[in-house]
Amino acid sequence: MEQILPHLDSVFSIDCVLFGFDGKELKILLIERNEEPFKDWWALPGNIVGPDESLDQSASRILYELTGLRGIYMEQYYAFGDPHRHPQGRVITLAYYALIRLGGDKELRPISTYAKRANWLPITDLPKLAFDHQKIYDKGLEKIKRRIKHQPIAFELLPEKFTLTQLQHVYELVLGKKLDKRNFRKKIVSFGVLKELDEKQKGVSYRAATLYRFDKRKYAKLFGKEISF
Amino acid sequence: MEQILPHLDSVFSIDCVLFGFDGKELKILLIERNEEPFKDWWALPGNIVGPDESLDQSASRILYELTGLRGIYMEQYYAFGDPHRHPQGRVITLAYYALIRLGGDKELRPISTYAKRANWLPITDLPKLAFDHQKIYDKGLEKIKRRIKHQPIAFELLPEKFTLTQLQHVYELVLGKKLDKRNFRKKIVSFGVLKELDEKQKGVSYRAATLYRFDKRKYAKLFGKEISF
DNA sequence: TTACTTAGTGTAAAAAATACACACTATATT
DNA sequence: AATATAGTGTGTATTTTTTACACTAAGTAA
Repeated sequence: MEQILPHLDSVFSIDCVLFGFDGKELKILLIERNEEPFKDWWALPGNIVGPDESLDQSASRILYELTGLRGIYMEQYYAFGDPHRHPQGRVITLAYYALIRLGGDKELRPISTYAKRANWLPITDLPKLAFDHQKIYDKGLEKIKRRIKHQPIAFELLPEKFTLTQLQHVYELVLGKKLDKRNFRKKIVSFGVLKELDEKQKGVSYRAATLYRFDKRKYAKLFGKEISF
Repeated sequence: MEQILPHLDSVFSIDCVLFGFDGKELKILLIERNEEPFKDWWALPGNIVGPDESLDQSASRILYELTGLRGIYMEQYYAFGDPHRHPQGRVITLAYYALIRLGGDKELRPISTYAKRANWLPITDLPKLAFDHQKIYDKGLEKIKRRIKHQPIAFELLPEKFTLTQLQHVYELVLGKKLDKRNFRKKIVSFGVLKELDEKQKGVSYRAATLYRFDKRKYAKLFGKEISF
């Protein structure tokens, strides 16, 4: 019913679960709150949706303000709107996740005002979270677990050039289980969306692995949108 | 960012894609609008979220008000919030879908005030829809296509006792393709979540088929939540 | 009794998933 | 130069799953 537009107090926010991978661990970005309620608690970064922004634009802006990153794959996945989720009033929040390759060059730009600090914390050892943010995170993880099996999102967590072992590592972390090396390589290569490069890994003290690149064009041609990793 | 609660004008609504199955066709419930904007257009039924309702509660209430039905499987699947999706102001809407067995006993209760009438229309022949409702519907169909492959939602569209042919028919309609009878039966029976009854179909002018029932307990024990139809 | 309509059933072939172990190669160490 | 170390890279056999395919059985209607 959309023909009446009553004047209502309702606040609409976006919270982001930013998954980051540094080559070793899967982490998420959390901020330490500097204000009540939940002062000193860790929370998911988020913000209010602006009046003239689309939801996706808003999510991108928030990510940019918090990390300085642009062009990151973000996806809306659920709305949380329990009337009592925020102690001070009704706030409906939309959850987005993003996948980010950490380390290397770029540092996070200092976080905006409302937090003491921001940190990437490993998902294996998360603190208690403010509001219903644990629930939001849980659902986000569940979502990418499902999605990584059918869509090429793993590459978003890796540098442009990566080894098959690194790729397998990402799958293992997200899915939370070990995979067989030979079967994994057989399958992933058989899709034909990886381009084997003439380059090798550098700076390792053992046999250097071959580097690969995800071939977006080929992927789009072959599958449109779907695949089964 | 949830510690500040500015006074903002924003309207938050829920729109429902109600899929119904009458034994023959897959339909959705549409209302014919009686007010501007989009007067005389067909639109998805929806309403404003009340100040003290959870989102799921709100969706259930809206469904009840429109159809008189309770206890229906409903699921939130996406938020639509383009700043210009509603010509008169910012309205963010949450889309829910529901699956409903039509025909038989219950009639729809008369629709509340804001519509001229409501109708179940076959999805194969939908009119132009108001607002961005075509997009909302498209995404909803996509969603149940995906979900019917992994979760036992097909049964929501069928009476409690059903034949395997009816079940196959639902899958074919949702997925939009023909399935092989023998393979379908083999697979669906092999999951062990159907209970074969001692009853047969009645009132048909040909050999009556055996009736089955979906066994929720067994399903829960076997799979928790997942399956692959 | 016959015609009609849908129910119900099995098998063989192909494809996909799984389980499993060792030799190779680059570097670092002595 | 020889050796230790650590991760790379590869093949095959078995099992499971998916696919393709056509006829007989049972009940109703005329």
